[in-house]
Amino acid sequence: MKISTKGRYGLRILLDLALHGQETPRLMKDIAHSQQISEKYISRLILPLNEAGFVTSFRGAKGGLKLAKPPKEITLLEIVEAMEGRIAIVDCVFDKDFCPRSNDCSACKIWTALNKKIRKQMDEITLKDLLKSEKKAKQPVDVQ
Amino acid sequence: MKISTKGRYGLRILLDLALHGQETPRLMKDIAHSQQISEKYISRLILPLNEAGFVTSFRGAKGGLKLAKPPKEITLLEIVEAMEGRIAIVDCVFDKDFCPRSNDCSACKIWTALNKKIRKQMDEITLKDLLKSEKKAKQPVDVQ
DNA sequence: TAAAAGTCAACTAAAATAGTAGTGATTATT
DNA sequence: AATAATCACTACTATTTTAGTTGACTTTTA
Repeated sequence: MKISTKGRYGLRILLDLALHGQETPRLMKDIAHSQQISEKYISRLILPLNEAGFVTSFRGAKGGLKLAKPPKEITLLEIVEAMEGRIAIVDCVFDKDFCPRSNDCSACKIWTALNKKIRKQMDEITLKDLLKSEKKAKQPVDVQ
Repeated sequence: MKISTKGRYGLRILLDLALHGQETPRLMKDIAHSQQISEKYISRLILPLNEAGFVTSFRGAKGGLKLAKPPKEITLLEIVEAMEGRIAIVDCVFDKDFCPRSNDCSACKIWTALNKKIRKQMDEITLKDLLKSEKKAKQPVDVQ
């Protein structure tokens, strides 16, 4: 029951963009430094974030990355699933052929119900929530 | 984000015991057959279930295994954690030394909150719930 | 005394995860 | 047109985790 580093990095990259990439595009290089991930690896992690429509990228000189949506429209579920694929705590949840019992298996029913709840809760947390807690930490006297 | 086979098998073994090991003790051999797991492997999986106090074992002739508690007192969380260790969707949730940022990291806060919710939901599901859905499937005209 | 579980380490195979390396494509600037 | 800046994509490798087997031995009890 672990979120992979891909999922975790995905979240941190988007958070980084939300904090620094609003006006001018943010360089992968800078994200890499600030998040302590190699530039190469970052460039691979960006791919799925791009496909999922979370970031817009600009090539060439003065290029870089920007968040493509407002943070409140990006949920934790979407981020993790973009990075790791659909969350299924056991395979029978979505692949009924995974196990011959799955049609009439009370265990599978329980796993399915639990999976649904977990995904729901992850869908209720957005990048905005992280941003809020981030701002609270950095600027305690913020007036908003 | 997967429950390992250990966790899944643990649940199935206890469910098997709840269904068949109430009067006379149930043989590991029989669990193994009915759950299609090798006898040897079963005997290793039983160990943590024993330690956690879910099963009572009787050695020698006419020995076997019985559930040590009423099903409603065994939760999904306890079972999975007995088999896989404490659930931590990312390591920083319980090990603050895992990452130097963890003290002041909004991501870690989010993961911690989510982890708490997941554990809570798993703690609200008991073996009894599985038993119910099992009985419903097998004896549709059950009067209880 | 045979039938059962307990112990416990060593080992192997397979799969998933994490990360590197190299090369290609695009674009602003000069 | 040249060039430097920048992201895009594919192939590969290393590491770790998971899953399961083997085996040798002990203990308990009807």
